[in-house]
Amino acid sequence: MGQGESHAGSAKKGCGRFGADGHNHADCLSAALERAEALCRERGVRLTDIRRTVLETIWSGHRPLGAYDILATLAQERGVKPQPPTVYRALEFLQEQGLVHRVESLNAYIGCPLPEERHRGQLLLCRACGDAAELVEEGALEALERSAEALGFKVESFTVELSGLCPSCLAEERA
Amino acid sequence: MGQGESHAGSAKKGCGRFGADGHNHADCLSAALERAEALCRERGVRLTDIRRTVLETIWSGHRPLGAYDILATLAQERGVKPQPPTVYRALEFLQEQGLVHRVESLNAYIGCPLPEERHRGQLLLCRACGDAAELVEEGALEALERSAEALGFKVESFTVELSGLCPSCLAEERA
DNA sequence: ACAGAAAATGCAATAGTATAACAGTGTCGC
DNA sequence: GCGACACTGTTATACTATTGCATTTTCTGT
Repeated sequence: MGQGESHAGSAKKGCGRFGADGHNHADCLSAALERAEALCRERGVRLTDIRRTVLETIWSGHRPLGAYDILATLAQERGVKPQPPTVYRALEFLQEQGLVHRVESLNAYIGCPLPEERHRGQLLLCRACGDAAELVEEGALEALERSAEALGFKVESFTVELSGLCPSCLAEERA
Repeated sequence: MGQGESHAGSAKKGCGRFGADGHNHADCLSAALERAEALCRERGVRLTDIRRTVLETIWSGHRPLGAYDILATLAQERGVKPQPPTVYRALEFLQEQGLVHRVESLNAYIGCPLPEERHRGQLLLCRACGDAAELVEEGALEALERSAEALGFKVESFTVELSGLCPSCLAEERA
C-alpha cells in the first residue's frame, strides 16, 4: 500500500459524513458506486459482481460492517450463502484499490469517501450510533511522523481512529 | 476510562523504547513490575498473582503479545494451563489500570511505559522485528481533536498506531 | 476461434481471537 | 463467624480470518 505522494502541508478539514446529517443516502450510495466503476476502469482492474455487491453492502450506510454482516447480507440478496473467503477476498481487493478502509478497533470495514487520492485516512467513530466519518488532517500526521523520525523510526502507514460521539448523538445526549 | 486531565500544549517527544537499543531488559522488567505494585497499592486495587504474572509475561520483551501467546507462556510457567477467560480478565484489569495497552492493529497487548499518567498513547510498531515503542505527541492529538470538533464530533478516546521500521531494522535494511 | 496463462471464485477445513454463563473460592469488613 | 464482594475455574460457544486445493471465468497472443 503506497503512502507517500506529495502531501505538502495542506490540512484539509473534513470529508466523509455521518449518516444522520440529513443527506440523501441513495445518491450517496450511487455516487460511490459510480466512482468505484470509473476508478477501476481507469486502473484496468476488475470490479466484478461480487466485489461490487460487497462494496454496495458496505455503502448501504455510514456504519462500519463486519465481514460476517456483509456475508449475511449477501446471503439474502443472492440465493446461496457465500463462504467467508469470498467476502474476505473482495474486501482485500477493495482495500487495495482504496475503496474501503478496515476499522482496526472494530474489526469492521467502511467505504472510503475519497478513493481517488491515495490518502491516509483518519476515522471518527461514534460509540452511540456506530456511524463513522473520515477526517483528513495532514498536519497532525506530519507532526506524528516527525516525532517518530526523531526517534529514528520510519513510518510507513498510519492507523488513526478516534472514538466518541457524532453531532447528532451528542445533541441527544445533552437533551 | 478517563482521558482528559489537563494536557496543555506540552509536546513531549519520546517514551518507551525498542528492544534492540542495548538497554538492560532485566532492569526494565523489574522496574515495570515495581511501578505496577506501587500503583496498585496506591489505588487500593489488587495486583493478584495471575495479574502480576500476565504483566510480567507482557514485559518479557518490547514486542506486543497476543492473548494466546500469554496463555501459552503461563502454561509453561505454572503447571496447569489456564483458560482464555483467565488471561482476558487479567488483561482487562491491567488495561483499566493503564498498565498495558491493547494494540488494535495486531490484536495484541503491550506494557505501558508510563502508567502513572493517564495518557493517550501512540504506538510505533516495527513491521520487521515486531517491537513496539510508545510516542507522546500531544500536539498532534490536539490538532486531531480540534478538527474533529470542527465537524461537531466529540472525541473520547484515541487509537493511534504507526507501522514502519524501528531504528535497528531500518539500519539493517539499508545494509 | 482457440490454446494456454492468469485471475477470480467455490468449497471444506481449520486457525486465531474473544466472551458468556455459572459455579466455586478467597478476602475483607463487620 | 458471617455476609458481601471480588476473584478465579471451567465449559461451551461466538466471532473473525486464513489455508489449500479444485473449478470456472477472463484475458492474451496467435
